[in-house]
Amino acid sequence: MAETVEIVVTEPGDGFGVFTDRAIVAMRVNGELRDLAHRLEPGDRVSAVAIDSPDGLDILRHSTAHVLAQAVQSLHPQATLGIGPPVTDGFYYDFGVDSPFTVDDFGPLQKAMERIIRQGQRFQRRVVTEAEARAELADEPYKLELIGLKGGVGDSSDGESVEVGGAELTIYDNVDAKTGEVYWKDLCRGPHLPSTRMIGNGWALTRVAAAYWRGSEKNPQLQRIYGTAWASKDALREHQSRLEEAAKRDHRKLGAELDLFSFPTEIGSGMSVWHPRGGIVRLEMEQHAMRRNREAGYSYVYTPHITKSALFEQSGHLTNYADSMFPPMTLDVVHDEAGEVVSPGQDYYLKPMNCPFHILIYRERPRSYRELPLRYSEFGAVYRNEHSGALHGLTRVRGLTMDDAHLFVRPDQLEVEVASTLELVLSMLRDFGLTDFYLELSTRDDVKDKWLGDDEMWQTTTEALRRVAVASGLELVDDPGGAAFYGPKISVQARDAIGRTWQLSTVQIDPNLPERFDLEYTAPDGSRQRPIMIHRALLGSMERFFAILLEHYAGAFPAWLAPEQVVGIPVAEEFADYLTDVIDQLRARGVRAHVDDSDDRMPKKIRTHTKAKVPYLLIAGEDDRAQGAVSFRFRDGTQLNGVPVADAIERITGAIERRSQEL
RNA sequence: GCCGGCUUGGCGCAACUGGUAGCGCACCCGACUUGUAAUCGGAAGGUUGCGGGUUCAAGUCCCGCAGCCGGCACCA
Repeated sequence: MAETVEIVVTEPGDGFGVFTDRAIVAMRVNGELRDLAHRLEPGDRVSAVAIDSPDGLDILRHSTAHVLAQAVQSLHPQATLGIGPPVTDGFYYDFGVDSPFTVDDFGPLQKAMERIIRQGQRFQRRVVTEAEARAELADEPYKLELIGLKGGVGDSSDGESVEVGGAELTIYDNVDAKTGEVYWKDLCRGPHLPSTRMIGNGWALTRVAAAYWRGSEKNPQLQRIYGTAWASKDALREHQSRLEEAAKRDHRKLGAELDLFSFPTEIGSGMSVWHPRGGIVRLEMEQHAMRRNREAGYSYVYTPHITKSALFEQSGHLTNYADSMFPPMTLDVVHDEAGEVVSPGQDYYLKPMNCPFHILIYRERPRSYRELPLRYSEFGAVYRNEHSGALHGLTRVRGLTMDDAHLFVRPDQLEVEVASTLELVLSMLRDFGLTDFYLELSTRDDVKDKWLGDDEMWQTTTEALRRVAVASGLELVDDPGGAAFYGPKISVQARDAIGRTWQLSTVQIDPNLPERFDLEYTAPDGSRQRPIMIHRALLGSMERFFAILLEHYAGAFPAWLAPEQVVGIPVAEEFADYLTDVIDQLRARGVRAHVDDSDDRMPKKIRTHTKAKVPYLLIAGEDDRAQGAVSFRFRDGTQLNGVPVADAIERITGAIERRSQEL
């Protein structure tokens, strides 16, 4: 938009003088976002911020949050203010209130907001001293706390900075455009729209929730109201239909509709069972991953689901993650006749990670430098006692199967090995139909005490990862402070069919576990050296990856993954035998196919199997039989009629082999 | 784990301010079956998530628990 055009100011004035277009709601002055009312001096370089630009939408959403807060305090005078920043697609505002809001409060609140918006109140910026701010906001304990924090908070991605992030403390007054009467005020950095009227009607309140004050569970919970706001009613509608589209793809809904998996309450929260139709998809996925891994030089290993506590003590998991491990079961306790404990027995834990087991395989005998790199892979079932509120369909569960691998490498092999691992990962994700990626490099930050290992290790491994990431040619996003405590990692983020991003594979450097387990190999000079480990979760967990694919495809898997690949539908009973012969030929080629010989009539059968998202319906009637052909009907309703049987079989098996959606 | 909401046959839903559960689809049975998203008829199926309580009477009101949903916190 026009935002990029920079104008040099020649006369004193303000943004209203420079920008007359009503769609311009703010401006950048010498790089800083400002209200249009900001005083401009000759020499200032200014550019326009349109309401539908990313900056403009943030401002619109932030201003809408203010209107919400004003409405809340008009209806609930005792409510105190937390923070109210813009977020992706909308905004929220946190309130301290005695009783939580419910959606029933939305009606009155939205009415009050509409009144404020129609009234056309001006947002008026005012610089205040800390003492003035404290006096004016004496009844706002959370705001006072933020004033106290000012200076300590510099991170602009932090919601708090919306209130006090600027160089000076500012209060925005909402004033009557004609009389100047002040209706409401809020501690805020701004900028804001010139007038509440510009919020228009492209907004809605969406949900209520509790949120810990300043993001810590040690703090009280405030009541958060979420809303969405757009530059126009049409943009709002588009946003709402995107949400509806996402809801239709929800893997929990599709999982039940397509009979793929379920979560019987008898088993417990976060534990999935896989029905035959889901099981076959998962089996295809696992077999493909296994084949690719073996071609890339991975070995497959198998390890148990439980272990004595000592293993996780040595690995450090019990000290770091005991809270999210299932509690131990104590075995082999021995009592004497008097009931006294003679032997305390052993604690066994369900495993939350596979790495220590793979390490034990490595350590089973002395290793030569010639053996490295060693690549151990396993579909390892692990159990994590996730908080009940964290559980979510297949994407956050308590029992999961990791497509896990651990590589033991010499330091001189590290970079090459990371590069080939990344290559394998991306290639395999493409096999599954994901094609739009970017990388994230998680590194250590300056926080002391959090990180293990010396600076040199961090520097060399981080640099190696960065070189590999850059060489991939993919977009690279830095994630400072996101590393595990023992080493940096690269993660692959994938965008799905409707533009959502998911963190998938991770490649993580770990010098720590080899240290803890005293792993060694014998170098060419006969000395004992320590290998480095690379943790590589290819698809993450099979459960989560399955869920992501299910949503990506909206249930319409490509033929190689589809639970049922072909269903034969005779036009009438008479043609069932002819079709059965065709379907039998497909089955002989390994295609999952059957003839629907039920009593339903043909259109009903088409409806049934189209809803089940079967990729290929083969239809045969008199015309087809007469010419030794079949007719295709695809999921989108298109047809391909009169295809000779041999052709049809080749095209179907070919599409399956190519892992293609296209025939 | 925290806050709020929800929970009615397999699935999707209905039952006014409390008056003793109804519909569609699916399942089962019967008939029907000629070209691309629902043939017709019939039968069966629920002590309304679980446990307490209030009431002459509870799917509806109250309490506890469980599960799910939306957030927050957490996510090796």
